[in-house]
Amino acid sequence: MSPQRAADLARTLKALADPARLRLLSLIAASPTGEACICDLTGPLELTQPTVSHHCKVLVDAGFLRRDKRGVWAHYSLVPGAMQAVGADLPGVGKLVTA
Amino acid sequence: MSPQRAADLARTLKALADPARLRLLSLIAASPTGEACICDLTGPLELTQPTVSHHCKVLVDAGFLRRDKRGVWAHYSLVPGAMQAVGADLPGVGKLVTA
DNA sequence: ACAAGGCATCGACGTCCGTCGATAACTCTG
DNA sequence: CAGAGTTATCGACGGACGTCGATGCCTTGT
Repeated sequence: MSPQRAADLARTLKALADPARLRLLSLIAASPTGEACICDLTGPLELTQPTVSHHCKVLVDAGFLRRDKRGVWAHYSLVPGAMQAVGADLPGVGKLVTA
Repeated sequence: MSPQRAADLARTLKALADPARLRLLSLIAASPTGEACICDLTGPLELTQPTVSHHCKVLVDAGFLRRDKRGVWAHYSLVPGAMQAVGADLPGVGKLVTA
């Protein structure tokens, strides 16, 4: 595995390696509409609005969330297959796919 | 996803979310014998011996590496299926397996 | 035009993490 | 037993990260 690819994968994993962000993704996934806005998440996560907004930005930058601003509200939804892609890449580190 | 499970998964992912540790796993996996000792890794990683030892300890504690001390040398080998297990768990966050 | 409310950004603080040099512990060799 | 070599641990330093309060932006409704 090249240092470049290791750095990229590490940055992606670092975006997921936080309890608040994992719960955030889970909450959005569990939503009936498949999306949620910031004000829907501050309660369950027990975090302030700036903190939740920050976490959402991290996940958007990492390619796990999609932001759709409609009027005043910002609707966040999962990027389909993003997490599956990471999960599929992980075993490659331990196998002889060291290209 | 329960806060407890989120915290556990986050701790596991945090162990992987580092370029040096990903390369370390890859180097061990690419070894012909399937194992490597500290002195084999300091060169390719361009890190000092204490740092490599520290990273190995983190990966052992997280369940990704196995340590086998034979005489003076400490042989590290991958725990079979450990990374595959994490990869299989990741999509569960984005699906309605919110149990 | 003004007020209200949701969100993003900013600055700051405390904590955790990666890295290193120095040192100790342990094992084999002579 | 003394010496050399490998690894683990310790202490310290710099940087990154999660969190918050305060503030500004922007849209909606009156």
